[in-house]
Amino acid sequence: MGFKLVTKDENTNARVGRFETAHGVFNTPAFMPVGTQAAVKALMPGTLKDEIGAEIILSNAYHLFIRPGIDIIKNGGGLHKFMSWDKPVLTDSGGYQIFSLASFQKLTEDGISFLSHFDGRRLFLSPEDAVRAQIGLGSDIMMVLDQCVSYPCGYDQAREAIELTLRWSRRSKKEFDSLSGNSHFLFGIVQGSIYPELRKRSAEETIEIGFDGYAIGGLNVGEGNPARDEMIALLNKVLPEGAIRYFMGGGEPWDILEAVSLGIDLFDCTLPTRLGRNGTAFTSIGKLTIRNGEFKSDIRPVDENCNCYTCLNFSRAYLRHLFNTGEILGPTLLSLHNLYFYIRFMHNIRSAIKKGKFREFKKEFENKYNERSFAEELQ
RNA sequence: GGGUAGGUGACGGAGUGGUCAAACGUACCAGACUGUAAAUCUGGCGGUCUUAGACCUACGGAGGUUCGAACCCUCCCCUGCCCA
Repeated sequence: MGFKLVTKDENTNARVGRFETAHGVFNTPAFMPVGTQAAVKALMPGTLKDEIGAEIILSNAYHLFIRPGIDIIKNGGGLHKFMSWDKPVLTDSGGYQIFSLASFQKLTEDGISFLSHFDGRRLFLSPEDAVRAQIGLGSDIMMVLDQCVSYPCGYDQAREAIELTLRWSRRSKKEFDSLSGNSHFLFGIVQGSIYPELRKRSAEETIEIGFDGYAIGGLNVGEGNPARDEMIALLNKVLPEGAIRYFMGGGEPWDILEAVSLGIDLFDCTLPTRLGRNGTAFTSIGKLTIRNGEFKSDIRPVDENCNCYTCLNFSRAYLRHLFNTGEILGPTLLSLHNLYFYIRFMHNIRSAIKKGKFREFKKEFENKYNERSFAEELQ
């Protein structure tokens, strides 16, 4: 049980690993789709022509806490049963929600007090509550409750945030150890905005507490790619080589490639589903906005090199029509396509690393994908 | 044939002497979205000029009144409804 390194790339810091949980193994580098999307089910291994699928998905304890409530899921047999997903699940604690719902919340040493965005109730979540909630859900991998600061953030504020996060992390770990058997995992989260010394200190003290994996939080909030990559590079030197490294919330395909080359193993991001819902598709040559008029009578699939259910069955013109008529099937089919794109992308990354060809794979992808206008490609 | 209501930009529909190139909605054309309060949000949408802005063409048609008309008057054309 837990993480094992399988291969390390010779030219970069990329690596292939496997993480074993009570609900099976997932291979890294991995992308975790968000589990509330029905389309995820269709991405289970074996349901697609080429036998690749999501091996782990992510859920959010904060949102499930508010609706439908932890007890409903717990009493109903746990999150896996609730979602009909028998493979690994990672749950986020809600640290990011504290950050993104900031106008409604009050942060104290004890925890976070906030108004439910759903019905306006005042609710309270402590680090211990967050752990108990995730244990109640039956999550395989749980995240500590952390404080994620926005960008830009002053040094002192960032320092206070890592200190609070560290205190909360110790409490989380203590609560976890007293409640959980050995079939669950708890990951710590490194904060520190874009300050190298804070990031380093946050990482070192988090490692000292001792977690089953380490996440990098608080990035992709507006700091820009160079600063982000600098933080990732720095942390991957500090974090133990044998532990899984999770880059929270990112990102675009090329960002994932960069992060993998710096040594990241695990990703999650709302982009494939959110963009899918809003009409943008990832393809092998770039992003495509399906609502645009150029696809009005385009009978080709979204991506001619894709084997997903959407691309095997439907045309751009039909998907555009679904979006333009407000039919929910459009967002569903496009989300499914985008998730498939990410899952296949990660699969290809793992293959490339194993073959010792990751650097070439990365270069080829960037040449093909970056700055490529879709309209040009049509000519 | 008589009466009546009306003809506004792609469509629906405000406006009823100057602040109107014309509200609002839809459609259309783009853009955004990164640990999901997001099937969402933003911008554009008569024409020409590179923008501020300027000019041109516009509210069924033709005349007229007025410093000024989508808005008032006259005639004509068209449409809905009612009565014969």
